[in-house]
Amino acid sequence: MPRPSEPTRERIIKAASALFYSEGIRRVSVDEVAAKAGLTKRTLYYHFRSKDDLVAAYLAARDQPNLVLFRTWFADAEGGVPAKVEAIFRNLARSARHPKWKGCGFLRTSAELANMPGHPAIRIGAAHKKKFEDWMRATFAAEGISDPLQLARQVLLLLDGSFAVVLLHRDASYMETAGEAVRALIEMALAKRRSRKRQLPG
Amino acid sequence: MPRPSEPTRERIIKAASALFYSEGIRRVSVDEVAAKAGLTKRTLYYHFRSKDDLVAAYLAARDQPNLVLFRTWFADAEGGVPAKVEAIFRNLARSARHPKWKGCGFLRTSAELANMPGHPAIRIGAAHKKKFEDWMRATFAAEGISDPLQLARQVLLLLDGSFAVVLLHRDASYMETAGEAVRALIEMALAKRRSRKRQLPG
DNA sequence: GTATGTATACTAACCAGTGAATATACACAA
DNA sequence: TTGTGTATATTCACTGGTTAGTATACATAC
Repeated sequence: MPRPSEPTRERIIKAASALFYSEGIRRVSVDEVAAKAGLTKRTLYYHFRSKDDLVAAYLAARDQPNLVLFRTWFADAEGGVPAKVEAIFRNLARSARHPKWKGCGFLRTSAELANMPGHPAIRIGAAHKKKFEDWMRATFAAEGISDPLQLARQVLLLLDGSFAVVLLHRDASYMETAGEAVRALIEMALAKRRSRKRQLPG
Repeated sequence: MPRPSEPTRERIIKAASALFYSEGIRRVSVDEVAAKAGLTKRTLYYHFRSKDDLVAAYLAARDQPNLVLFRTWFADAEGGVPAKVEAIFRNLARSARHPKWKGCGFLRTSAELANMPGHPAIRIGAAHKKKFEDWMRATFAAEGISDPLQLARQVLLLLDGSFAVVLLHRDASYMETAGEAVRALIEMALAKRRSRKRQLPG
């Protein structure tokens, strides 16, 4: 029954997402994913070459939605860039207080597959984080900050640090603490920019 | 042969450490650990109740040595507290450039066992990070910084963020970037302290 | 009547944990 | 000095369950 082929594949990815994120990659069997998707393992293997393929698809499906969420939180926040970036961390803290929250799927996968550096899933995770970094870099560059890449990387470091620490301690307040560090660093960079501008003629 | 019992147990933990850190918890079987330790699985189960027990012992054995290493890097660095804390990150970057480096064993275990929040290994990891945080807090308190706990947590966030990001991108320079953020945050806190002091009489 | 898609049933390997037996060291009695 | 019991330490062989991936056949749509 050649149903457009999209629904089935999407259904598998959705089931895989829920299980892989909640339980971890190695703990979830392909049979479990198939069962959750309401079909047999053999059908799953018709749509995906291997489990590694499925893992990569799971992360690829999370790439854009995650970034869109961050952009929305940023756009909807009031205030300047420091407050808007800090708002990302406050919203993240709210998410992290949900009982089903289990950290960042990209980072957890990279930790689980640390012994396979070239794994497709790790490359997808790395690309995802680079997109976030580049968005921040462009945002800071537009503000005239002198080293926007360095500042963007520091935001990323505090973001991923939040994921790791909150997952370990199950204490979402660390995310607000990270948000305050981020705001301080951005405000410092903005102040440097202003003082430099003041020294220019005119 | 009741050899003091210490060497065998230590040998098992050493073998487990090497394998769990390098390959991950779930990927390594108890048989592999026993083989690496030069004994049978049944002997291993004489010294440890379960694999979970062994995992906990693996992390417990890493607790003090890791902290001692950080303290040594801090103590051996020249300059004030900002430079000394930054030195931890520079030394960490050097370690991370070693090909066998695979991130932070505590964080990777917490990521792998994220679906078992009460697991002994996770509690050991959380306690380890708390010890680091408390050391930093005490250090900052001795410098008269007004909110030493907040600053200590921000250092921890940048430390663990470094582990996560460098593991994903395999680019140790992020650790130096984190070190610069840490130095800036500490210097800012010290400056606030000084300016407050200056306002005091005398 | 051929592409696409799905299911049943299977393989071959792996894995955490156990039952039963054995070997060694050492304390203590003869 | 020699015999013996006991706690410690180790091995072999096994179980019951799980897992990624496949061979083969069948169904549906166009």
